[in-house]
Amino acid sequence: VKEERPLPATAYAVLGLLSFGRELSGYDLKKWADHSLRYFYWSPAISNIYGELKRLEGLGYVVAREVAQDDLRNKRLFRITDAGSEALALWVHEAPVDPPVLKDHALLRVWLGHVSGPARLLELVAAEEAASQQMIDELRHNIDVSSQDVAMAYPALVENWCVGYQRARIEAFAELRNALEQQALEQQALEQQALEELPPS
Amino acid sequence: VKEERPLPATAYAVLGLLSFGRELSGYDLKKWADHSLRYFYWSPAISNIYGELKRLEGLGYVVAREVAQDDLRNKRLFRITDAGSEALALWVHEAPVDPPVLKDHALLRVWLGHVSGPARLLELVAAEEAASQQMIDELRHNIDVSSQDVAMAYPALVENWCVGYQRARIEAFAELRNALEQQALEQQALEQQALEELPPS
DNA sequence: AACAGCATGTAACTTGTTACATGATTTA
DNA sequence: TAAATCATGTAACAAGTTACATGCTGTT
Repeated sequence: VKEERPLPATAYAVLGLLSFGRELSGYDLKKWADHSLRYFYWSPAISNIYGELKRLEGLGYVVAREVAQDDLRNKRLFRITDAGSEALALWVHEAPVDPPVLKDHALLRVWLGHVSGPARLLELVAAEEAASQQMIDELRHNIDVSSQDVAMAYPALVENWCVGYQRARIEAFAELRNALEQQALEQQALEQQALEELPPS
Repeated sequence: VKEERPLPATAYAVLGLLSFGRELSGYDLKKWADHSLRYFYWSPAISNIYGELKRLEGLGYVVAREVAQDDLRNKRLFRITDAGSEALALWVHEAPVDPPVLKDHALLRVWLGHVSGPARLLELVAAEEAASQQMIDELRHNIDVSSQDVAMAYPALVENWCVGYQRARIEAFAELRNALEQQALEQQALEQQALEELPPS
């Protein structure tokens, strides 16, 4: 049980999912991450979660209870230990907080607008606006669920944050769309002009 | 020159930096990524950039020109080729756009608020607001530079998007801060109550 | 009959990071 | 004189993904 270098944040994310006191399987954790962590952090691949659970078990931060299934394999339900809770609390209090990362693949294409021109970008931007709107709908549903449960007060606050964030994202894209439409019109005007200067054959 | 599976987005990000037509060294690319891509995408490690340049060179998407230095080593300035421009355009037009990822380490801690309580979270939130404000200042400076150059019209649009995004982030955090302050007061009230029920020794 | 959900885990692989080696010039 | 900036690249490592193996149950 040597604690050389700090665990990756993913380990604490998994431990954090278990810190709400429920006994959960790896599969459960992945599902939960998909509708919670995903919106503001990241949802690790299922194989990654199994890997982290193994590591956390080795450190004594979680324990598994074997549950028989009709399958050959058993189901394993994980629970956080006192040592795990302590390690998590220490991490939240002491570990340096990495700067937030936004990795927006659509914006990367907008940044490279000179390669494709405004038409393609308008497609992309519209798709992103729709995607954000869908996220808001999902989040609102999650908030309905979270506000039923007092233990989910902090997750509910974060879900609210996420709605505000997605709303702002849509607004920022709408503004960008205006600028692009402007540019598309100017480009059309230039093409029109070129056509007039070169009379029809 | 086999093109089995798609290149990682990082390769196109590097190629994209070169698509503005300038001849740049690996070092230059890193610096530029640090004050452009970083705000909406990601700035790869310098060693990663050298690696991608090597790959792009192997594919014929970029060529290097050796420039003598007073050092033992030469400086290598990279330029995009026609094949590279074509590959980049194809990527922007055809490649599926991955969903945006927000990885916010501060919010992960807020989500785990039950582990630390509102006091620690208020610290974190204040720090994030300050960090966002600083980003806005940096972005405004970048916009001043970008708007000097017609070739930077699209990057300027994205920088504007980023300002809007950071402003919204601050607002969302301010709202969260209010909710947390509310919660901190309630917690203090509970402690006060506990003190009164247990008279001083 | 095919697919999706439940369920676990390993292995091969890719991606990207940090650390290292090397050394000149400029700034504090 | 210590540090930051300029400058390139490799090697060791960590982190995380996809693909695979296995098999039950319920839905389309």
